[in-house]
Amino acid sequence: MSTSPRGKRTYHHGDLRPALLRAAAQVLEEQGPAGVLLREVARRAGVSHNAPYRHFASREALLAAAAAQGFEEFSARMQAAGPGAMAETYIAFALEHPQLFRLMFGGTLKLSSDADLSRASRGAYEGLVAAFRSRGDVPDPQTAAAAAWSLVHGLSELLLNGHFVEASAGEGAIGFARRVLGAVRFAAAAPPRPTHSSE
Amino acid sequence: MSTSPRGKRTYHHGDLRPALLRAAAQVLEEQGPAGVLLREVARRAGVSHNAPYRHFASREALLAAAAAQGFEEFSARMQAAGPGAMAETYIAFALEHPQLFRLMFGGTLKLSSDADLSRASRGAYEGLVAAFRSRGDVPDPQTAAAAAWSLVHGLSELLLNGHFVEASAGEGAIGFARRVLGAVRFAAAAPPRPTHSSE
DNA sequence: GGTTTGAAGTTGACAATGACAACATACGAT
DNA sequence: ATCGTATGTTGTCATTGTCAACTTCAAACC
Repeated sequence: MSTSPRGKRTYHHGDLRPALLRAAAQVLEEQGPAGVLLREVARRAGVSHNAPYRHFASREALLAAAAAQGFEEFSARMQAAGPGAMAETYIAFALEHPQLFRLMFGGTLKLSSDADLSRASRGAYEGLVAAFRSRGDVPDPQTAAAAAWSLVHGLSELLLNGHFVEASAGEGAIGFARRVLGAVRFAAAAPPRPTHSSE
Repeated sequence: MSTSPRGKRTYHHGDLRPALLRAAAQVLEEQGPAGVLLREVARRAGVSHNAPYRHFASREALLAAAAAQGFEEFSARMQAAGPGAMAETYIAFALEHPQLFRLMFGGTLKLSSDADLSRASRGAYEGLVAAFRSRGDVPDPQTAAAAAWSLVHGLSELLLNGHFVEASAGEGAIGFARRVLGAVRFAAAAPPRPTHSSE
């Protein structure tokens, strides 16, 4: 298991931190956040049960690092998608990595605890806000961004947890998501003013 | 601790199941779902560490029961609120019982596993759909309901997890929520087809 | 009224886990 | 070549979920 640069077994793994993160990501998707046991991750990385403590202060720190890594991949994909495809990219990410998504947004980790995690999370959000602001056709970009983020996030989570299994019966999750997203328009901030609306 | 009908200590608790659920709810809000330990719950109920097994098959079954109870209270409050105040009631519930809310919608429990939980969850959803349908001014009630549910749910969770701490700086969570909700309109379902569409 | 029976609680045990301490190894600077 | 220190290892401990065997007690039955 401990595949270093060469196949030779060395006392020191040589590349353990990334290996642990890979193993953790694997266990995470298989078993969910609660199944990510420090010892199991160490087992898969081919090291002793205490080796992870050289790279992570605790089980929670390992989970936080995995979540931070998830946020980075998430941010990258969102940025690459561009403003028009962000919603579907968001939902696709959630459906592809359901457990990682739960870990990232489940609220189990406090964002304030881990600096990397906090930064990664904020980066993802600001990327979305910037995209909405650059569109220019929305009166209150910040509010609209918050609404869009909420809508897409809620839709992702409810889909993930099976709350729309029958509602999305014939068309599949993505098709259902498109339909739901299409039913929403963003307007100006003030409630009683029905001005123009954009996609 | 074991306060039965009278204060007298009996070998049999006499009212243990509800007592365990109360204790579990208490620990849940204090420590989060991961902190709900079978032994700790038993401790608070004043019984031995194995007494809970007479009423719940496992730790997960206890959590499922707590979640189901949460869904019932949630449904009741939503129903009592009426169509106009459902969104704020939803968010208020999430803010009042953040950990219970996470347990209910966190996806840790599989809804298919526990019958009561599944039924309670579905009940809450159908109540919302019915409310939207009875309004009558929405072309596609089911899609609109799904969108509204997603929006409000996502907003709740993102608020809970602190992703809007700075965006909602001056006005507080509820005020911010009102502003975000006010920025959204519901329209017909199909984007490319301006005619009416059926579910 | 006395007996019995079974649900509700208890004590005891076991493997697994997260975390700490002490020890071993090997890479890189000197 | 030596030596220090980051990196892994073995050993240990309290805690947890769960299983098994034992107790208590209240209600059903004769």
